[in-house]
Amino acid sequence: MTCVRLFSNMLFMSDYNFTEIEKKWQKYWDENKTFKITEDPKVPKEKRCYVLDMFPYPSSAGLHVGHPEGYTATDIYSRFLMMNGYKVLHPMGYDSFGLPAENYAIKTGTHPGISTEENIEKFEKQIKSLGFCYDWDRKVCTHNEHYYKWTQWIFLKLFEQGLAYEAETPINFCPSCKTGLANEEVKDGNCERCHSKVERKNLRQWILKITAYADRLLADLETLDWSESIKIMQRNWIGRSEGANVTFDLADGSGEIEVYTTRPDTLFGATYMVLAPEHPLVEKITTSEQKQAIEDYKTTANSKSDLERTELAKDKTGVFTGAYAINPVNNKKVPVWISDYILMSYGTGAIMAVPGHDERDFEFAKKFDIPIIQVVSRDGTFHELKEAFTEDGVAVNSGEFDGLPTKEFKEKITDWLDKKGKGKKAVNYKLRDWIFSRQRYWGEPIPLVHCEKCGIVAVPYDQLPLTLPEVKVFAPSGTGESPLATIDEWVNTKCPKCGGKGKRETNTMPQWAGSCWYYLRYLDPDNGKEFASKEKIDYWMPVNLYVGGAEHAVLHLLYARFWHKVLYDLGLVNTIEPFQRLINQGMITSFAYQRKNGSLVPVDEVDEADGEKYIEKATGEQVERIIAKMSKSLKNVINPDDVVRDFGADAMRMYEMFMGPLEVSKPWSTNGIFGIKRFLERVYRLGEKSLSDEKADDKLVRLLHKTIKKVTEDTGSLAFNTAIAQMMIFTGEINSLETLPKTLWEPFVLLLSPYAPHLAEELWEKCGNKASVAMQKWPEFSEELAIDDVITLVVQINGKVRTKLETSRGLSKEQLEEEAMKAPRIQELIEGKAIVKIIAVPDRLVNIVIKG
RNA sequence: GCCGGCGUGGUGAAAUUGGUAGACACGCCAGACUCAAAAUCUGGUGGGGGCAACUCUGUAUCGGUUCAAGUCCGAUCGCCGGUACCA
Repeated sequence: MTCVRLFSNMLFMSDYNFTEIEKKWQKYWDENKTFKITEDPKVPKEKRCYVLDMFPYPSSAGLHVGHPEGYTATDIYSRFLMMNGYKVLHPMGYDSFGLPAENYAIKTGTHPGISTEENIEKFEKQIKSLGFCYDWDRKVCTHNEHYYKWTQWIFLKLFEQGLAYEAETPINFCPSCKTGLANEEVKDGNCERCHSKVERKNLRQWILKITAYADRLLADLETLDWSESIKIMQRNWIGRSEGANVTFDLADGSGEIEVYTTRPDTLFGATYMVLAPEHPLVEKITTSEQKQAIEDYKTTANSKSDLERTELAKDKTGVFTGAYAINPVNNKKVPVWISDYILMSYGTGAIMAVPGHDERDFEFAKKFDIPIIQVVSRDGTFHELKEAFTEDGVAVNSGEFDGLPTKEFKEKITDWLDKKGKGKKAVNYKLRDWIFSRQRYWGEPIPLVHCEKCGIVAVPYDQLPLTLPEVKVFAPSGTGESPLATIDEWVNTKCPKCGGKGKRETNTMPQWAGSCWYYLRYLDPDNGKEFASKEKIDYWMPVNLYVGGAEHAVLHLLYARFWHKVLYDLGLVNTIEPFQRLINQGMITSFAYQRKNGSLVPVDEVDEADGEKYIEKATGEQVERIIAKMSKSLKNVINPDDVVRDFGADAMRMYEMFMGPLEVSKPWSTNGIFGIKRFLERVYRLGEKSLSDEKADDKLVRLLHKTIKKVTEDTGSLAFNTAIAQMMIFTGEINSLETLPKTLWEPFVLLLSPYAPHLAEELWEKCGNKASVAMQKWPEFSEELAIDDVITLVVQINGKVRTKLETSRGLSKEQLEEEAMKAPRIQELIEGKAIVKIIAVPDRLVNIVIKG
């Protein structure tokens, strides 16, 4: 019985053995180096395209379903371009320096190099299992010394340009990662990577002067083809503001205080001043009576982390220094306070406080009973200020300037101050310089030597790469120094300049360093003389399309742009920006369940009842299905390996593209992939049918051309979901044919090939053609055949659809009206009514407006 | 709080940019094939009413512009992302 049953099952079962097909073609591409790309000067610039993915950090967790989303998108696009006659550079590599490997080393003693290599191998196997058309000969790994030699080289260029400086300043320190962090790496007061609470700590740091490029980083955003939201995020991060620096003399004549304000027009309303607690003037100006109070305040402020400072933001605190300053516009004496709501790192670290027109100052003034003076009014009259009025308006209470609108007043008063030598126009940025050192082992050593005589000396270029020494202990020293500091034979060196005693810099670079320029190394990965040759840079740059997650909106994209601009200024690259077009793929989320009280329930603890209700097994309580990020705790993580094993790489690729638009986040549903699997099986079965040289039915020819048009346009604009839908429509229509006309089938296989490359290769071969399908010419369509000659004309009465008519395309408005009026249904409905007007939209609809 | 983005069937989503709302797919229902099931194929499927032809209603909510609104404008609510004393 079982035998017979098995046999009959076999007969009807689909023969689509994706595992075998996919293995076969991956081997073929690999062995034939199908996607190896070389620079051919005969190919004109406009037919070259650089399509780049954000390279992954090779984590031990392996590939996440989010990775293949972007990779598939660029893969389809690259293959599409190749078939359209483009030279496409499409590389892949690994951002392989990073903390997780080092933390793993601390735990297990495994050298991070070893675990990293293992992870890379695993990643690569997973990436290759999806059949992407990368030119693997161009692979780069940032931890490879032939790569980081050039990271160090570029760092030295920055150093030479005066863009790297050493400073001992309070920095963000992650007690868990035991390292300093850049401002961008702190999220809500927590470490971006491990989420521990960030502390303030004084450490000697290398810092890159990214602020020197703030204006260009801002201005050049205009030249980029990026989504507006990412541009806005970068603009906000750079945070440019215009205002004035204004000088207030101290009342006792002992000096002056410079403040930055964006509202110089409110100077007449300044009733006090505030210095940041760390401001150097504080010590000088504090009177003896206030000394103790000021010292106490400084101590508490200093012990607070930035997070605590903001957490306690609801209640303003501060102490009077005892000193007074003179307001330059009216010579009034104003008290000088200190408060931690003023940050030393922004502007001049000091403000003039205008409580009438600034919320923070208002709050402070209320608490400490400082006078509030209105100097701006919406309509020029006085009101009692119940809260700060921060909008623009008309000046009042401002002496000779009364009546001036805010904007004009700003200019006038700035000029006035300038003439009196009391102020100057000024621009400020929220962007801070980039803290570039990490007290860690697994990163690029900073190639500098501290010499007793010569100071800081760069390691000569011919001695690069400065490689990482072997260590036995990976844990940071705990004193804030990197593990490298414990290796005397490495640290103690000769000064490259004077030959005297020198000590190597023991900080390493942050992970972002390697990713700041990797797109350039792909151009010329084996070059031992330069990071990339000028010819190759000219050949390919800029990156035409860059696809990756939005989580890098500020960090990576800002840093890489900064480095690129430095290289540009040195004449080493040919474009002011590295990434011309940027697309952020949406996150792939997953389903989870939520109890009425808002707590989340893992997916394996919930049953589905009647296909719509969800019941928590343990309690029988009904829960709601929600969309959540994939997480181990919710047990809703999808492993790409499982998907490839169960459905195949082609199905995985196509499903991820079919889920919805590339840019939006969307939930993974394993049910959804069945539809794609069925589609691919149907395509496979179609390929089993015999091919004929007969002419195809006219209707099907039209459908084919329509399909080519839709797939061509949608693939070109990265609208993969609708392109797939059109291919589904096509297969649905040809499914019932006994034999397939070659002229119908072959173009379809070509259309499918960027999406499901393995299956398409197989089908192409079955048609009797030679591989590779990826090297074929993209099918063309005829505009004329791509549109239906018969259209459905919608006839509306007062905007409501009343009937639909089949008419031929291209009728004039008059003809349309005539057709519409002839329709019996319409005749009936307009009987005895007055026609007000008729709107005819060619090839679409006729709307008859009637009355009565 | 501020700055972005988004709210369309039971579900993922389409909609030529102001012109047939729900393409395509999942799920569900029915039918064909089968002893039966699976697979496959065919048809149906926003909601309400009607035997039917039809009809009313429907794109978060309310209002507006228009012959015509998912699309434009105004207000409100909700979700997501960014940011947070930046003077």
